[in-house]
Amino acid sequence: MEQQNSVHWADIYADKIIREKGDKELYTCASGITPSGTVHIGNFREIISVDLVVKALRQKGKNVRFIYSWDDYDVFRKVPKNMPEPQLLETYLRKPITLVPDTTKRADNYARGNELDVEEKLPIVGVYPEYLYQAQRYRSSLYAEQMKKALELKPQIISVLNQYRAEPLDDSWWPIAVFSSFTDKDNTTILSWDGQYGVTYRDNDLNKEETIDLRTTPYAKLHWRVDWPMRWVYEGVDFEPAGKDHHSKGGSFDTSRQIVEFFGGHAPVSFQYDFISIKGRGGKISSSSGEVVSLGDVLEVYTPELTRFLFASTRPNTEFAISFDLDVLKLYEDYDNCERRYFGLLPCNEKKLAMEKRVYELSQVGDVPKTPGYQIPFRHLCNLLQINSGDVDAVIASLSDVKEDQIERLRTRCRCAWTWITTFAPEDFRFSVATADSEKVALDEEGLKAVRALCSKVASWDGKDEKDLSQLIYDAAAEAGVENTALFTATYMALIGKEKGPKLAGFMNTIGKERVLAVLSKY
RNA sequence: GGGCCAAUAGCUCAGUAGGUAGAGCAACGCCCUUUUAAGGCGUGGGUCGUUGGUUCGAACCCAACUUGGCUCACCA
Repeated sequence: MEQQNSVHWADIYADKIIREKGDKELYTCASGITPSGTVHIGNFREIISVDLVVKALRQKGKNVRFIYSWDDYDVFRKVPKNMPEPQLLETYLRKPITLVPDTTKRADNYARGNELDVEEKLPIVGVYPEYLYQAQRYRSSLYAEQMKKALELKPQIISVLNQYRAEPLDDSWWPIAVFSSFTDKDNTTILSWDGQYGVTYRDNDLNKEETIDLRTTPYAKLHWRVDWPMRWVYEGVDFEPAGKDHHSKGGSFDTSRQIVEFFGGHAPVSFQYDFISIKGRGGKISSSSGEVVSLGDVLEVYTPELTRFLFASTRPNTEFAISFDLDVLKLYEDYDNCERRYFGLLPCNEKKLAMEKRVYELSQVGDVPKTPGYQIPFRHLCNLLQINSGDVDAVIASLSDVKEDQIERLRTRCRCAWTWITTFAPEDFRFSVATADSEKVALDEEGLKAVRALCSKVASWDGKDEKDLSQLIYDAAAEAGVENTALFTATYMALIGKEKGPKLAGFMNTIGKERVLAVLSKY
């Protein structure tokens, strides 16, 4: 009957998990990635998707374990562009990424550096998985029995994999791989298995042979297509989505769902999430820093709630772009509208309301706030920040109706707005307001007349009423005998050094009479 | 070759359980006799890729097709 209430995909999947896996004491939801480079926002889609489903299951009263697997016993295949000391890293190719040094000096090793980036950011968006480190697990021989089992299952596994392979695997293939104990590299060939725990391999670089014991060796691991289903059983995974590369027919999910049966388990409930693209960062980051956009990068421009909102309001199986361009303005507006509907401040039909409410709830980092945030259009906020040279506290102080419980949220929004306007906004949106100490701008005769007339008009303004000010502006143009356009242009030049700007009356009102006069009176 | 996704207003896209087609931008108009980039209100604009089918009713479900994109058939 719960299904009746489920309108959001996260709830629908939670229902599906309960339906297909039965009533359980504990549901295990899993996600994971190989930290072989910067973990990007596309990888985050999987994490947040699982988090949303976890949240949904918990709200249905279920006990849930959310695990995140760092597949960090993988091979270092190539040196990413723009890593420090590439020639040093080069010497570590073919070793496990946990044995590669972190040349950025963030962490003990290369994999750990990439992991830390994520682990430090996830709490900001309210995501708290239990991290499982596969290198540590394999190296402590935790999976010895499972590897033995896989060796026993070799013929069945090969027959599954061969259904889709262009070049069939033959008997010389083994479900495990071995790193050389001499070099740590994976350039090895398995020669034989003794039917128990003994595996003999040859180091192809040194042409040396060695026999290892799966119960004690740190060097053996399962191949991915066997490793994944093994861990489904080991952890009892009930739900794990995956990218489209895994979910294609013949992809790793497809073979894993068959192989997992050999291990005595069943495939988890899953769905395919699509990739995400990036929009509006062209030329803004130096091309030398690469194209990768991380969760941290997104959080520079989107508040934690907005970041969750991007994913909670989008169906996971469709591609979408994370924008750093003008779409940012619209997305903040969308979020604010969603919030207003949640709090009943914006009319909305019933069907849409149910969805909007759920999206809003799922977008929150912690508990759902009792009151809406301070809703100020993003673009207006950008202008206020520019008027105040990025001084967040000054901007908040200038907004007299901000309530106590809105300040923190607003502060975060201000920081995002400032990053956006200074880093990603089109040139047209940017300005800085002159001060009494600024250099004067060269104006022609007409412009000077206009500015002087405006200055004396503004002096008689009460400093509050925008309508009055608007009238004064036109009066000034008439008095100076210049075209309105000439006055606007000259005034913008004097105030912000550009020919155009925000609507003048409101703009001057925001800047404040005193400061406007301080600038204009110099002319 | 297999699989998945998309095609809706001039543009970018919503439409997440079949019930009279939506938003933002752009355009135009108004709030404001007045030319400028913040706010608000309003107007115009779509045979929902094509053809069939199911249904009282289809953008939505089914089948086929057209066009575009991604992905697997290496590794993980």
